[in-house]
Amino acid sequence: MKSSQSKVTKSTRKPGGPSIREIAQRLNVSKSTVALAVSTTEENCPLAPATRERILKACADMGYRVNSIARTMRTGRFNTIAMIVGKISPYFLPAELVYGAEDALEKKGYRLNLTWLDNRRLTSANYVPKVLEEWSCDGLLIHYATFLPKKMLELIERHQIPTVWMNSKLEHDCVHPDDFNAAYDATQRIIALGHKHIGYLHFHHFEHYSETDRFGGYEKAMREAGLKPQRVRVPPMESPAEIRVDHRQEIARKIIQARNRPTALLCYEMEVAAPILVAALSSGLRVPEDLSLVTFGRYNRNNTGISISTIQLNLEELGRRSADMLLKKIEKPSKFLSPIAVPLKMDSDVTLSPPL
Amino acid sequence: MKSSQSKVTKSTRKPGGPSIREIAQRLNVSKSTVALAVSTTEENCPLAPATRERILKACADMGYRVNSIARTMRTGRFNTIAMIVGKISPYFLPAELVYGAEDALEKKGYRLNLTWLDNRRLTSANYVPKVLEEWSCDGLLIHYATFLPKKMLELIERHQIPTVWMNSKLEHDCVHPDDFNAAYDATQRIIALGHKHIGYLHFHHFEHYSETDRFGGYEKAMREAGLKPQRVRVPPMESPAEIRVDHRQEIARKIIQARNRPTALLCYEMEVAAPILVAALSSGLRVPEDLSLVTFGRYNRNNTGISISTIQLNLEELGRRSADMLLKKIEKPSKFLSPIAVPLKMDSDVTLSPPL
DNA sequence: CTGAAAGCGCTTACAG
DNA sequence: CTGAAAGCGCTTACAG
Repeated sequence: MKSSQSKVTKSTRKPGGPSIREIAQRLNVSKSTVALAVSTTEENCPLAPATRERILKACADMGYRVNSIARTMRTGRFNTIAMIVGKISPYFLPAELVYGAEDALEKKGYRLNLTWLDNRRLTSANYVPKVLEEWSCDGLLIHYATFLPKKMLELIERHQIPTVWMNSKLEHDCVHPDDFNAAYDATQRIIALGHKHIGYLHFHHFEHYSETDRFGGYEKAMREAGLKPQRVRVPPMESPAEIRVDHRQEIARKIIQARNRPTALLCYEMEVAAPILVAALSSGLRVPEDLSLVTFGRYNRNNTGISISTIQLNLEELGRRSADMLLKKIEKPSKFLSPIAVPLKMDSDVTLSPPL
Repeated sequence: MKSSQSKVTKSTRKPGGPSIREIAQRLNVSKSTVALAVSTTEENCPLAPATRERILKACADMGYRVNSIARTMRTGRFNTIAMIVGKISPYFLPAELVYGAEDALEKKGYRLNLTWLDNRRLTSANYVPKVLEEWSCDGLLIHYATFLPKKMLELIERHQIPTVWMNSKLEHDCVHPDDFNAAYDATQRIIALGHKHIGYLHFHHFEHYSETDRFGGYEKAMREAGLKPQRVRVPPMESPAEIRVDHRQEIARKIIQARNRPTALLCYEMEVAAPILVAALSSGLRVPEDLSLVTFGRYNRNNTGISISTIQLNLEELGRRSADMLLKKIEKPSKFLSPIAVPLKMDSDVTLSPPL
C-alpha cells in the first residue's frame, strides 16, 4: 500500500508539489511534526534530531516547498509591499531605485510587487489598482511625481494603508534627495573657484519639488556671496512645458554663443548639460577652461562619451531608506515619520575649473 | 447589542479591515451570503437584489476589502508572476519592459513580483531567491542576459515552474527582439542609398545573442550586395571587454579621423553612436551628408540633443509578449513554446542620406 | 433564495 | 518528543 501510494503521489503531481499532509502520510507522522521540521532551524526545533532528519530528507526527495500563501494567511502578515509607479515622461522608473527598495525589503523577508499607473488606467473613470481594492499587501511605496488621483488617496486614507512617498517632499512619510543642500554646496564650490557669473539652466517644467529646491539652493549660495542668480533662458522658448529633444542642440548653441555667456553653469539634469557640452565643444570652446559645467544626474554617464561633473542622486539609497521607513510605518501605522533627505555628492571635478 | 457590537468593530479595527464574517454578523446573514454578494456581478448573483444591495452597502460602510490571499488559497491559483532580474551592467532594467509585462498581466488579473539577483546574492554560496524556495507564484519571467546559476536552473526544472526567458534566444520559451532581420533590413536600406563602404561598430563584448545577430544581419546584407563587411576597430583597443566611458570620445575621434572612414556606420547601441556623432560634429563633418549613422537603441533619444536614426527595440512589446507566452505556458506547462522574435523598426531617416 | 459545512495548507497553543 | 485540533478568510458544492 505504501508503494502504491507513492506511485500515485508521483504521477498525479500537483503543480506546486506536495503539501505537509502528503509528506506526513508518507512518513506516518502528523502534519504538526512535519510543520515543525520545516519551519524551524536545527537549534530551536523541539523534534528529535533523527525525526527532523527523516522529514527533511523526505521533503528534499519529494520536492516540498512551503506554500507561502498558506503561511501568510495563518500569520496574518502578507510580507509584501506594493510599489505604485506613475507613468511620467514615458516610462520613468529608475532601476536603481527599485533595486534599492527590493534589496532592503528582501533582507527583512518582504516581497516587492509592482503596479503601474499608466494613462489608460488613470483615465478610465473608476480605475483603482487591485492593490488598493483588495487586501494583499502590508504597505505601499508610491513613486509618483505629480498628482495621485483623489480616489486613490481616499482609499489609502480610509483603509489606513501604511504608505511612504518616494522622491517627493511632503510634511511626513517621504524620502527625497537633498536637492536644496546639494545645489547650495555645489554652487558654493563653483564660487570658491572664483566664478562670478554662474548661470542656472533647465529645460523642463513639470512641477516637481526638485525644480524649486535645486534653484533655491543655488540662489541662496549666490546671494550669500553677493552674486546675482540668473536663470539662463533662451528668449523664444518653444514651449513653456518642455523643449523637444530635436531642438535642444539648437537652443544649447544659442546659450553658448550668447554675448554674456556665464563662465559656469549649474544644470538641472543631464539632458540639459550634455547638449550644452556638445554645443560648447563644437563651437570651439574648451570645457572646463572656457566653461565649467556641473549637473544633477542619476549617475555620471551620458551618451557623449565625455564625463561631466555630476551631483549624483543616489536613488539606490533612496529606495533603501524608503523601504526601511515603510517597515517602521507598518509597525506603528498611526505615527507620522519625519521626511528623510538623502545626501547627494558631486562625483568629480572633471568639468570644473577656475574661470580664465 | 447591535450598536455595542458596531462600536467594538470600529474601535478594534484590524489593520486589513473587516472580513466577511464581521459583515455577516452585523447584518445577521450567513458568511456564504456575503461571499456571494461580493464575489459575483449583478447578473450572475443568485441572491435577491435587495439582499445584495444591503450587503454591498454594508461592505462600503465598513470598508470591506476582499483578502486576496484567502481567495488565492481557496482557489489554488496565486495569480502572481515573479520577474527575476539579473544585475548586469549595474542596474539594467528597462522600465518599458517591466511596464509591458505588468500591463499585460494586469489585464488578465495577475500581479507582478520583482526579484533582483545582485552580486551579493549570487556570490553567497547557497542563495536561492525566495520565489524559487517557497511556492508563491504561478510562473517566472527571467530577464537575465548571461548565465543563471546552475542551482536555480535545477530548481526551476525540478519544480516544473512555468518559465519564459525575456530578451534571450533559446530553443523555446523565449521572447527576444528580432535583431538579425532588423540589422539586415537596415543595412539593405543603407546600401540602397548608394553606400559601398559601410562599417559595423561596437564597443562592448558581453556575450549576448544580439551581438552575433546584429552583426550577422549586417554581414548577410553586405555579402548579398557584393560588399565587404567591416567591423570598425580602433587598433589599440583598451580592453577586450569594454571601453570605459571616459575613453569613448577619444576612440570615436580616431574612427572619425581615420583615412578610409566608411560613409555610413551601423552601430550596436546608442552608447556607440552618440560619441561618434559628437566626434563627427566637433571634427567639422556634417551628419548625415558626410557620414550616415544608424544605431540600435531603446528609443530615439540621447543626451546630445540631436536625433539619430534608431532601430527601436520595442521592449514594451517584448514585455507584453513574454507575459502572454507565460500565461499560455501556465495553462500547459509541459508544452514547449516556439521562440517569438519581436519586430523592430527604424524610426526616422534623420541621420541617413546618400553618400556624397 | 439563503445557510451550514467542508476544505485550501499552513501555524500554534495545548494535551499527552 | 509527538499528535489532535482549531483557525486564518475565503469559495463552493449541497441541502433546504
